[in-house]
Amino acid sequence: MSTSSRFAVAVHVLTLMAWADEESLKSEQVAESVQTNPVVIRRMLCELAESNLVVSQTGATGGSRLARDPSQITLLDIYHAVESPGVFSLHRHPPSRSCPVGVNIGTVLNDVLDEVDSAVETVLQSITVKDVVSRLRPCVASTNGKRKTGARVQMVSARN
Amino acid sequence: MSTSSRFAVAVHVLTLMAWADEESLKSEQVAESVQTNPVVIRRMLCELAESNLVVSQTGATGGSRLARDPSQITLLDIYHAVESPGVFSLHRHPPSRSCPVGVNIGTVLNDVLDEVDSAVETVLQSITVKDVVSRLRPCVASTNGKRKTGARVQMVSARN
DNA sequence: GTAACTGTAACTATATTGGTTACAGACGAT
DNA sequence: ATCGTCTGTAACCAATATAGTTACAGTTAC
Repeated sequence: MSTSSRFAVAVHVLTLMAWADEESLKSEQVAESVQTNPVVIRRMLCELAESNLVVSQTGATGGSRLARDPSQITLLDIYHAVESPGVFSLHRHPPSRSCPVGVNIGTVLNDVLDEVDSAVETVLQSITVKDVVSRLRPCVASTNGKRKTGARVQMVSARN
Repeated sequence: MSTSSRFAVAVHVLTLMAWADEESLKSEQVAESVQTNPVVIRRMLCELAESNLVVSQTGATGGSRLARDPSQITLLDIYHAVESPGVFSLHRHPPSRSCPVGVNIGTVLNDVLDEVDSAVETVLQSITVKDVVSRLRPCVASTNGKRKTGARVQMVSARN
């Protein structure tokens, strides 16, 4: 549904920074991990900085790091920072005002969509960047194991 | 986030048909209520028919009606019929295979996104087209009341 | 002062959605 | 049987959103 991978990339970026601990990362390093252009990353970092999730420093030896502890950043914070609000949209153009359903469907739909949004936000609020790092660690361990035996680990974007 | 109003329109369409009871509706009537082009509606009706939510008949006196009772059609059915699956997408291009975070973030993200999708589906499964009609009825009553006093009811697409 | 960064503008490419015209095929009415 | 009225569907255009790219001004450590 969502044609955007902004949320996924933003979680990736903040996870990298949590992984790097206190060390600040350059946009080029992040871009290398995400496999995209450094400008794309810097644009996103600006949005994350506006939401006070990261702090960046200009100049030589500059870069970005988390603005606070990974345990204090939820996926909901990230979602709000980089995605436009609402899982679904209403009609582009308002429906007919001379049809009893058309006039009122928006009210009912808004209630429904609010329920959906609340459900999503509850899930995202319950997961922190620290949690993501914790979930990541065993994967990394097993990846390393497989590497030793020569197996290839390829990420498949099953959702796209 | 979602740049698509397909879900909202589909709910609108099926609600109209539930409202019309057994009477079958022509794509032009539906388009009038949704305020769009009949072809847009017919395209959507084809998708809804493929998911066995509506049945259509060609020829003169043709049209479409619900395939089963409104109480037996959930918003989840509609969601599956007209939207691509998954609230969020993963990265467009797979991340770096030489970065421990990049290699494994997809696995962790998939788990998270599955949790999100499950939450959305739980909400949508709990609401039927019949429920939407029930929620709509008091609105229609109050709209009629306001109409009598000359007040204007205008639908505002606050989410767009 | 210089080299190495970030912040940001400007442009392009690509994909999705929605809107429109056009027309073949189905089917009831006469 | 044919005629009018529908659906199903292809083909095309417009609008929008995202991502990728180049370029450059401003900042900072050395």
